[in-house]
Amino acid sequence: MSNNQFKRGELYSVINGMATTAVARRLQKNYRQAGLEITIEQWSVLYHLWKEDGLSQQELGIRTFRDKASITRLIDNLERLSLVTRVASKEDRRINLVYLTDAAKPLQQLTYELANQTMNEALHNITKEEIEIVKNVFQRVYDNLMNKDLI
Amino acid sequence: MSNNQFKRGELYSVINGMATTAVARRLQKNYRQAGLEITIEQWSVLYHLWKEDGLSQQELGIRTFRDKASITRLIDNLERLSLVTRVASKEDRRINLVYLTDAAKPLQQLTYELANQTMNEALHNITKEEIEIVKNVFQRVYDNLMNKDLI
DNA sequence: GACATATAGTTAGTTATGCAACTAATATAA
DNA sequence: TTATATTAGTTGCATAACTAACTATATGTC
Repeated sequence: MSNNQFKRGELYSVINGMATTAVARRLQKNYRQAGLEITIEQWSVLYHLWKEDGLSQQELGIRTFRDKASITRLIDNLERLSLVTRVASKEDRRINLVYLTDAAKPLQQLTYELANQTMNEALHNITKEEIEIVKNVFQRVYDNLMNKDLI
Repeated sequence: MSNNQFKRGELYSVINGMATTAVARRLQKNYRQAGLEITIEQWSVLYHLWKEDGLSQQELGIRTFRDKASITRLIDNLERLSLVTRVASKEDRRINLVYLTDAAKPLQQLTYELANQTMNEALHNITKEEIEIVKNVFQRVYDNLMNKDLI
């Protein structure tokens, strides 16, 4: 039993540090080298807005796995960079809808290419089957922990 | 091709946000509920010192996948909590060796139990084979990106 | 309509991250 | 041995994370 547990502990340190950090750093580095002055956290917000513009901050938090305070500041910074604007919802004035500006639109193609290039570097020699298993395991890890919160 | 690339992009967001964050949050929450006033980042340093006491800051950075500035501040905070002390190496006075204090030692058992409990929650219904695949994929992702730096 | 409750977002405070520029000590080379 | 390069660690600056307390709006109940 303790043997099994120790392996799980090791997995934790792997999840938390190694690959995640390495991919994030590489992507950030590739952005910088291309002259893109955005962080990967900012990019992760833009990524979801390119898929669907005009999301609420709440919804952006859900999709990017961040709490609302983090989203507030990410949007603050993106607004300061003139990449998004907040628009109060007419139906519910508590809600801010976040829209891309014209300045943000040209970034989409370049960031996609750099993200794909980074993932190609990261996933070199890793099979589609392995990727599917990792995605599936992560989804189940997430569900395991989130369901617990509802009990 | 674009189809394949899109899936890889999705994997990135999974790696960067979902499972990692969920596990880290859960572990932090479990520590807090047990009255442990340390962060998981601080724990990750203690974890390696429990395995081998008296590591240099450099070595701690390598083992925890952090740069030296981050280690400097983590050790600052751990020193302020009286959990570790810096001792200048006698062979090479540039080097700080980091040692656990007596106050840190009782934490080991409790943090191990909480980490194991957290991993058991997170990895519920996930098989050993799947865990091995995830670890293996992460090691190869890390190697893919790190080898590139040496070229 | 009035009061309690829930929801969306902001702010304050603390910790952590990365990069770049810096100091101090050691190693290398002329 | 002196000049140069490398290494270990620190500090300043900007961004980002989480929690908890807060404001403002909306909803539900009596």
